Amino acid sequence: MTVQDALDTICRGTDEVIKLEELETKLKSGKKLRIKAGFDPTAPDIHVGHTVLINKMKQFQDLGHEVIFLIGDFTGMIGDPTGKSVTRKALTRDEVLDNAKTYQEQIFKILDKDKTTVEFNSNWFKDMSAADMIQLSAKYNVARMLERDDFNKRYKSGQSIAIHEFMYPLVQGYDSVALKCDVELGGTDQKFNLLVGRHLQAQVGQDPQIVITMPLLEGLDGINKMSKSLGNYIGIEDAPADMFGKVMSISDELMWRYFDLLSFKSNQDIEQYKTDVAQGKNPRDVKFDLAMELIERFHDAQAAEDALNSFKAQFQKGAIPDDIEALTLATEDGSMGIAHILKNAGLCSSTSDAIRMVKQGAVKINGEKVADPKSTYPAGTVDVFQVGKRKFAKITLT
RNA sequence: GGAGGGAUACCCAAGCGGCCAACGGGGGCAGACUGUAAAUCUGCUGUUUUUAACUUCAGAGGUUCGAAUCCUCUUCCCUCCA
Repeated sequence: MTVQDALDTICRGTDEVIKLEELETKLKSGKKLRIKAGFDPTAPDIHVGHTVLINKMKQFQDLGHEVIFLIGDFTGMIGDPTGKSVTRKALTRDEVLDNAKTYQEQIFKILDKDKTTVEFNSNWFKDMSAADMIQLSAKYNVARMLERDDFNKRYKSGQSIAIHEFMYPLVQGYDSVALKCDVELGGTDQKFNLLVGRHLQAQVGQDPQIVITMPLLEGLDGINKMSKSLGNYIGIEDAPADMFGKVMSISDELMWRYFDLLSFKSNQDIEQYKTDVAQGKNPRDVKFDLAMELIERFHDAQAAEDALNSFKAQFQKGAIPDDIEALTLATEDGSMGIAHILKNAGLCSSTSDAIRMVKQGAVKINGEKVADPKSTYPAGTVDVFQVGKRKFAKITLT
């Protein structure tokens, strides 16, 4: 692979590379580069949006460089200044280690465990003296610190900025010094902090790191950032069928974005897909491949195959899926109305909702549409109840 | 400390004594068309024993035959003055 190929791979999907020329020089040197990405030990439950960064690490790893997964257990105690969440619950040592462990289990679905270095920044900060810390803070000044966008806004609008918040970028920057990083990866929101690392490294005579920022991935709606609270995410622990469905539900436009940021297919392969679609290939089939790739990564090839087949059966042929939840409901007087069945089975949120669904023609029993919201079913009934295209339950009445 | 404005369903936002379970928009859900895409059209979007009843409009009281709408107090937010 040529240096140019490596550059193309590295730059794919990035928001910014500072500076590209320096990166090229480093790559040309043939040296094994040290790549760092830092993670907060607070949120071990990750979705594919979080993996954008990890994917970039993986690409570096595949190019033969050394990847350092840095757990910010010390920084976590400071809390990244956001202005809003002033107080963050301090984690105990055990919680941090616990979260770190979960984190690793998840990231090693992407990264090669044997080629990944895991570090904790408390390693070099726990023994630092107050004097050392003040020395560190002497290496940066307030005017530059206030250039950071959120500090700037808060300062101008008269909102409080605590002194310790200034320490966060310095501490994070010092990690790069301690690790002698060649490259640091982060989200676009981390740009300032990453640049502080460059500055500090230059101060101590190190070759400043290349800063690569990755965009935040859009969620399934294609508009908002992927986040758990908005419910527009693909969790890496999602069941294969869910992952498949979620990928299929994204728009064609968004699909290319997901390819750039989530797929490990080569740039050439992706170009080929685009050409094929331009020439009339159904984008749906390209989306199939994306869904399969993700399921293979987070589950396995067999699961991906199964998910594809059951998707085709369920949505293209209208078949009832095989692995639906089975449950038993007890009737009070030998029979139960449709609305209660749906509510009790959790297929609808309330009986009112259930009645509405029936009226709208969304309810089916064994594939047959139910028209009457008052219809009742006797004990002994064993049928597959369905609401909409996606919700199923095999219900036994007793 | 003083003056004023505001708090309505998931979000924005109308309503300012009865026609209000509450206009409109967004989002969401469902149906049609499809490729679980986009666009478009339609319906729904408090609960229940569902042609009707019940509980909602920051909270607590009050006025009234009747209150989201008027009055009092409380809590929270915003603007201006000190």
